Amino acid sequence: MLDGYDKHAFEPFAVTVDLAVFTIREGTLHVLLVERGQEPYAGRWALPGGFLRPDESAERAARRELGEETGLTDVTGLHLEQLRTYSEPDRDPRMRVVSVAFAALLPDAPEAHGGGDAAQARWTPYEAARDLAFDHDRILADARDRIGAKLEYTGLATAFCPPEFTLGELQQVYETVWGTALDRPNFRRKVLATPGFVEAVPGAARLTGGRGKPAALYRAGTAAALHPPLLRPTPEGRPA
Amino acid sequence: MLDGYDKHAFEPFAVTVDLAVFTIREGTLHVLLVERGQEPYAGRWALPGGFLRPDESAERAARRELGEETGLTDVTGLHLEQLRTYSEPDRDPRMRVVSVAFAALLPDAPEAHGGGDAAQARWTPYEAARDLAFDHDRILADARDRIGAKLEYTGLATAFCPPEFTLGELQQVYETVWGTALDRPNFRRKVLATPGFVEAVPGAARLTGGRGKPAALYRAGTAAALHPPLLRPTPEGRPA
DNA sequence: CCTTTAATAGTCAGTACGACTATTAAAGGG
DNA sequence: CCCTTTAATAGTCGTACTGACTATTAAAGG
Repeated sequence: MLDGYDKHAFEPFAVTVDLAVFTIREGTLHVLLVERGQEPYAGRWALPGGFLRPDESAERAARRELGEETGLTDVTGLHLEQLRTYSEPDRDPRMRVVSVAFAALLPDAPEAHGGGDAAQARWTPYEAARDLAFDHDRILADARDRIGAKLEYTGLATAFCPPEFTLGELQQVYETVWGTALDRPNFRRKVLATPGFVEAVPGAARLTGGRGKPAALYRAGTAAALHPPLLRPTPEGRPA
Repeated sequence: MLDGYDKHAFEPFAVTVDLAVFTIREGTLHVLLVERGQEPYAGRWALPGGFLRPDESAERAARRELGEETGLTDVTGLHLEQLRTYSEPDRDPRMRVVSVAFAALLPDAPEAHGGGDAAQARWTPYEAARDLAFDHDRILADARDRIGAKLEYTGLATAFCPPEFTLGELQQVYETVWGTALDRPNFRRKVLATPGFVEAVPGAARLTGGRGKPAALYRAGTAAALHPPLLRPTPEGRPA
């Protein structure tokens, strides 16, 4: 890998992290955006992020920046995963910047405020998050695609839920991210038939938020992958 | 993202690409390794890779390095995808290096030779590829996991096959990567029932390599995702 | 020409899934 | 207080899919 670093000149790069942080609010997918304080793209909205420091990994930098720019320091329950790295030479007008992008999911949505380099931070409905700075439109779209796909074959959906949740809340997550309605009894059957997806909270612990029959509570299971997966309804006239 | 680059000092990083290049030879998964010519880890085997140049993306750098270090210039049919970026501060003993790792698949296995910074290059059985330089053991393991998982829900397996292939060859890919035997009639049925996975070569084009009944030829289909997916047999006593 | 090898065809029972209907347990309004 | 509304949970039914097999076909090789 590093062979010949004394033979060929190697160029220094600025390395940043960018975060696509999702949560579900009022049944809608929301993304955390910050308003840029400086050029370029001053006044435009962008994904939170910032420069990597010499002593930290990209993962650590991502958590730090999230706290600094948005005040979200209580990131217990934060699911953070690398999306991919964006390295097109012209993606930043000033200089060569390589950015490691992350996708993150939060259960509830604590209010965010600006800080650090960000003029302000705000939860924005996904559909309204357009015309972002740099290539952030692309990063955001990639992140959303990835989340949607991972809901099918991992237990990732529980990362949108509080530690204890009802199957109705879990179904809401799927419906919101996929943008489709799901049959409730069938959803329930599949989730419970998938070992390691959720586990019932032992005590007759039931709790209601609102109207109907109180729902049983579940916790996230331990399974990394879902077998069988919870496939998205076939969009068009797919096979079946 | 880049807010405040004039407020906070930002550190320059060396950025490299590392490649886990897989092929199937004699029914075994092989990885392309290069022998390091210099310290650190001189004489040790490593994944091919090298420094990013100021005018190229990580993807371009990956293709270039593959050619330089291994002589694999005819990379038609090369499937290349980003794996993830490794950025632990101590992953290189000399300096701070952030590496964008790629997984690549090749149909046949043209012989590789050293070149550029690599003393030599060699196709190595995956099982024998241990004790690599830097954190390349980890990268290699991550790449293999990813490939195995993607075989389930994408048509990625065709990237290991020549442009036209038999279903037997395709099945070999699955069996090799997953390390499990599959029932031939059932495999056939599932592949053909999955729209967009493969398409029959129209002419009564059949061709034989060896003994038995000649097999029909297929080409890779256009589907990005497999619906339904081709799930791996459940390892232990999984549900079903 | 007969054996071996591999591809392809077909069968059958168990299971998963989508589309529904039915029941239960709470909240809320009159 | 009762009756309506709402949501959770239970159960049904027919189709599609899957895994485990058996059978047939078409070549190569001695």
